[in-house]
Parts: sequence; structure tokens; C-alpha cells
Amino acid sequence: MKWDTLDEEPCSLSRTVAVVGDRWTLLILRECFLRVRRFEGFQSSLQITRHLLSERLKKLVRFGILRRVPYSEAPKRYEYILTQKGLDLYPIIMAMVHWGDTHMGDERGRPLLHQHKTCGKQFDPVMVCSECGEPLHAKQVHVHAGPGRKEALG
Amino acid sequence: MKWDTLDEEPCSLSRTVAVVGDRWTLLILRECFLRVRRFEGFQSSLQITRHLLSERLKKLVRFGILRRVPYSEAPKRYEYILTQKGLDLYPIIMAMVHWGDTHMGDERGRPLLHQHKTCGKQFDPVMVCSECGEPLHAKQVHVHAGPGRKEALG
DNA sequence: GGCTATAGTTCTAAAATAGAACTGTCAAAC
DNA sequence: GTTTGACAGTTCTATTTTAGAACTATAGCC
Repeated sequence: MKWDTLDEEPCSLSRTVAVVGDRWTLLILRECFLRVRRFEGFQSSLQITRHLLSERLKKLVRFGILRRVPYSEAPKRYEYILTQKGLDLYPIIMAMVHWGDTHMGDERGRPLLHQHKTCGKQFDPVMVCSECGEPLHAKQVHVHAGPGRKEALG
Repeated sequence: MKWDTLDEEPCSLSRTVAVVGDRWTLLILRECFLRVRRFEGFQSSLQITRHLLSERLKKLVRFGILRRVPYSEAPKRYEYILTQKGLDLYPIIMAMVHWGDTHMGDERGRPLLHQHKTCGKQFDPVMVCSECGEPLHAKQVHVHAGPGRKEALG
């Protein structure tokens, strides 16, 4: 597999996997959503090697998921802030958290609880159809090739 | 990082990442949702090395995401079917597809279109709050430690 | 017996990751 | 004015993982 061109495959899952489809990147994004912004912050909470953290942050900046924003001029220091493109990853992270809550729990109960500021309640994320609002299940979905697939295949 | 115990961390995201947090596993799951079931089917559509495919399938079976079901007695042949735990990964996959559609598209248009059999329409997945039904955004969610986190740290 | 299909296993080379040490800039403490 | 510490990385070697290809095993068909 040529991982370096995975983001150009005629498949939206592949393109997403190209950007966020590895362990460290997903864990770094978790920290971002928990308001971590600085190199040392990521490094100490994740115990990731500094080399890999540096690589992953560069990649996330390159793909427009994080912005590298200076917060100190001398010495030059930067923090990493989620862009809108990065914030839009939230459903992916929440879907993974919810699956973990449901299927990987232990007797100690949930590690984190989520409260929706809008309604004030503790909630779970639910994925619904944009058209009818009903919860989505794999077996009720029919997939067919769109224009991007047809063009790619000729 | 001790990846071999990542599935026991007091964090549901880590636990999910431990199971599906790598490139090949996510691509294999895509094929599962596209109704691929057999070793040769995965291998030829993904161009994954046979060794890694074998490893990943074993792992998915071990975690209860796929069931290894015999479809031929002599010679012994098996196919890999999504369990309910596996089917429940659908929101993760769909969230990734949707993000790719939104942020990684090119001029050729969407690779795949999704039709909801229930309402008949072409749709996008939307993540909503289980309590009030409103679409979720990262900034409207407040996170606090649950019993599993407190026990793990305390 | 020879050919094909399926589902793997085994081998070596290349690439990625871990773990630790090192670099450079500046502020504050002594 | 030199030492200490914080921050944001880079560089180095050893280990682990992955890629790529070849090999094994079982059975049906001609």
C-alpha cells in the first residue's frame, strides 16, 4: 500500500484514515478536545516520544486540522489550536468514545461523562439520518457509486 | 506507550483506539460493511499483505468484532462476519466517511452515496444529543470525570 | 497426475517507533 | 555573570512492525 497517496484515493474513508488513522494521532486529537494546546502538554499527558509528537503535529498542521499559533515572541513559542476542519472531527472522536463506553467498559463505570450545555443533560451521541432524523443502522443503508468513484474508475 | 494494555486504560477513546485505531483495521472494516467476508476478498480489494491480513482478522475475532464462521467443511474454509459489536462500529465509519466527504473532497465529487432505506432518501449522517436531539458541537459539551476515571485515579 | 482455488504461514528487507540524550532560547535565581 | 529551569523541539541507536514475495496444505476438476 502506498500510504503517501492514501488521501487521494476515491474513497472518503481512506482519505480520512490517511489523516487521522493511527493511534497517536487519535490520542493527540483527544487531548486537543480536552483543551491541551502545547507541546509539553501533549508530551507529558500522552508519554509519546518527542520525535513522534513533533512529526504528528506537523502532519496535523499540514492537513489543516491544527493551526500553529505563536503565544510568545521571545523565545518563539507556539501552541496548536483546532481549526474548524479539526473541530469537525468531533463526531468521529465521540463515536469512538461512545463505542468504547458501550463495548469496552469494565466494572468501574464510565471514565468520562458528557453534558450538553444546550439542554443541560448528560447525554450519549446518536447518529441519525439528515433527512428523516431516525437513528442510523448499517443494514438500513444502501450504498452506491457517486460521481467521484465513477470518474476515478473511468 | 504500552499498546498491549491500551484497551484497559481509564479512557473509552483509548480502548476503542486499541481495537480499531490503525490504518489496516479501519480499511478492513470498511470492506466488512461493503459485504466482503472472505480472506481472498479482503486481500484482493485492499492489496494488504497476507500476513498482516491474517493478524488483523485474528485480532478482530479476538475482540469479538468479527465471527469466524465455517462455510465449507472439506476443505475447512471460514468467512468473517460482523457481530453486533462490530455492526455498532458503523457510526465511527460513517463519521469518518462524512468528514472525508466534507473536507477531503476533490473536483470529481463524492466517491460513494448513501441511501437510507427507511426514508428512501440520499443522506448524510448527523450526530445528535440523545436527550434533546440537537446536533452536537464540541464547544457545547462539558466533560467531567465519571466513576471509572475516579476509581482508576483514586 | 497436473491445474486451480482458498486460506493461510514463513522468510528477509525496509520502514516506523521507542527511548534517551542533545540543542537553543530566554527568564529568573543566586 | 553564571547557574538553573522551562519550553519546543532535533538527533541518535536499538527494537518492533510492515512490505513483498515465496511457500504450504487441502480439495475439486479435467
